[in-house]
Amino acid sequence: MAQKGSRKTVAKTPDIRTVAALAKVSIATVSRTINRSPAVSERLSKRVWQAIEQLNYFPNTHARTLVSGRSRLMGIIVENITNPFFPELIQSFEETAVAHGYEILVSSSNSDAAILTNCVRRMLERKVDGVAVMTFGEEEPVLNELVNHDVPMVLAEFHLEDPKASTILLDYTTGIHAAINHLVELGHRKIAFLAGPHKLHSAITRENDFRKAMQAAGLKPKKEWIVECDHTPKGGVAGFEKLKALPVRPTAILCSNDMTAIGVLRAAYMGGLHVPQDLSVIGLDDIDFAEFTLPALTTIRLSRTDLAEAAFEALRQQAEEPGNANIQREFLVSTSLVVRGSTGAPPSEA
Amino acid sequence: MAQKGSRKTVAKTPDIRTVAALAKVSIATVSRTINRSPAVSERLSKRVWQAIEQLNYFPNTHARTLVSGRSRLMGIIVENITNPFFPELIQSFEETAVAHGYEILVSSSNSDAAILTNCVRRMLERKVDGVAVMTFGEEEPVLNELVNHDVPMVLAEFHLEDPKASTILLDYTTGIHAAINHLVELGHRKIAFLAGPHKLHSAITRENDFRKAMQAAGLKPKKEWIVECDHTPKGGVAGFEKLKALPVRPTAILCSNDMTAIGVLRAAYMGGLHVPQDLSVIGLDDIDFAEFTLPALTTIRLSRTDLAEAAFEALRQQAEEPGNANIQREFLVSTSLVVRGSTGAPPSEA
DNA sequence: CTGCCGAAAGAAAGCGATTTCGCCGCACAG
DNA sequence: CTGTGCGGCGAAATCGCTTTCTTTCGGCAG
Repeated sequence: MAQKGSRKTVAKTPDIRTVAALAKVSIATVSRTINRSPAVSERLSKRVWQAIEQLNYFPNTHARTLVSGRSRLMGIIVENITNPFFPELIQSFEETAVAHGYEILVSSSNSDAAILTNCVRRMLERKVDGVAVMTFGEEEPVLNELVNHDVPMVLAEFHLEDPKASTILLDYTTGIHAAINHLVELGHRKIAFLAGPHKLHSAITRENDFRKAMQAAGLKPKKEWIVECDHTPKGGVAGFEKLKALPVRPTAILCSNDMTAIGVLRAAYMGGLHVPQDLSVIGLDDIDFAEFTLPALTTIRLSRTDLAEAAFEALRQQAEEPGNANIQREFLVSTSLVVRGSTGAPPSEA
Repeated sequence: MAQKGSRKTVAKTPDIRTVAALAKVSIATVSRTINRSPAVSERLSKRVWQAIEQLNYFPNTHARTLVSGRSRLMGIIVENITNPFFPELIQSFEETAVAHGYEILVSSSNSDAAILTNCVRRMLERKVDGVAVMTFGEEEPVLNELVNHDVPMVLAEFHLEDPKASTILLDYTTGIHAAINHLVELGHRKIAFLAGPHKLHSAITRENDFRKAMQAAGLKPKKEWIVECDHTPKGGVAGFEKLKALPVRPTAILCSNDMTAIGVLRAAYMGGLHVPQDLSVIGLDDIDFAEFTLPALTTIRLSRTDLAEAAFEALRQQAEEPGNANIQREFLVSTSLVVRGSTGAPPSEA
């Protein structure tokens, strides 16, 4: 109201037009310069870059996306962002994305189908170039919308029959076999498994691999030594209590993830059991924290970096080389055992 | 190549035009309907919504942003995403944002100015409506670019002289006083403080509050009992070692954050000290993990939810009510003591 | 000297929405 | 019966880019 002229004097962010005017070329040339098209002569290109620097100009991503159809945004949906495994995964995914000139959109589904549906919808609205679905869960029906919109996807441990979907297989076998062998070598025979919730693919796969590894070691776990938990410390506590109530107790517990193992560590401590003297505990994931539990956790490492890079690469290929029929559609991420302080020889038979 | 006609038969995502055609109205009416403008009659509105449902249409955010100038994107920059405090903060921030129809862009600066500059630039390119700077660090110079582009900002514990910047003050005083009183009541006199890196505002504030609280309790901490660490478990270990080497050792340690406290717990365990019998430890943040350390950590709670909600609200006000002069520019988030198992009476003088 | 070709640069047509402006028709007053 | 006002709707401009289509111009063969 007061100052009529003020609007004109505001230094609004520079336009592609502003650059063109300053460099005395057309906006087409500016666009070509920015996109490093070879069709622009060195002479003009230099002038344009100079103008860009001078104005501190950067292109408007939304305008770009609108016309080109590509947003340079990648979505990543994780199961539960408060499990440290996932922030570490996101961190790596972001670094890789940024290195390739992409931005990421993060969502946490909390294993809730309604929330997941909402995430998917929002990602579609933002026109992501691809989505990494790192939920390990029973999400297929919801993902149909992504399939319908032809959005590249990459799933962990799940194969989707769609030309735009890639799969990352996690080779738990190696790590779990190593873990069981480690325990057997220490003298353990009575080994329990705290499984993850059966609605997660990862939980099922891990449990099956446990069974196979036991069999390979010539051991047959009692049915009641395999108990389903929920991948949280609380779940670990609950699982431990169940095992403790059994007439014959295991001397070692392999957990479906580190959070569960942390719960077991806590429950054992409360119950007066010493780890590893009275009980050996092994986790899975090797989150950063595993090094700082008491005692430090022996665990099966699953590299977040490898997983994130594989996921991003799968999406990038699908997004940038849509014509290419030789795209890599399957990726493998391996696991390995990290021995720390939570495993030791079983207590002598008393 | 094979099927020429295939392109035409592909069901591309519906347009606002598609909707308009189906509902037999103009695209202007469709737009008004979507934006709930009162200028459209009930009769038409109903027809339009029906068409929208039928086509499963949703508007293109980029086109919207381009013309309206508002992206409904909020940026959040955190210090270090692998410190569990931050994922929990991001989680709350996202929930609040989504509830208000916004999306979030996450970046982790890792306390590196170059990375931070890059984050800021990327957020600018994506035309965020605001940025929550939750780095607690010495970032002022870099933020100038945001100021220059008139982007609303909210900073934690730092006051920026800019009409678009809001501040969230953290009232550590209450929590830290309670912690010191708690220790004093248990009988402690020799209380140490493991400070955070001095480049962080939060670390300085916390340290000052510690000094004040000690003074208020009639205690004077020795200079060598205040040692600077780096807010990680490793830092906690290092800090503990320094205190242990002292001729007169403290009987209680207050840590600048929970990660540090976790390091202390580990170092004490390795050094054969029992917590809380031989040493009391208090953290700050109350990350989810604090409940599962051995022993469970007594700590000063700083609510991530409160912080996130305040941050979002600050940004929302700035973004949505630019004319309003009565915008709330300062927010206060409080702290409180949570007593668990890591504090107890000091060992009797030996 | 004329004509043709190709490279380099500009003009202009969208991308999919929002929003201003103006038109139409109806109700109401004169 | 005609003039006025206003609510509801559509036409068209616009946001900042990419990309196709044209135009221009220099060089070289005929």
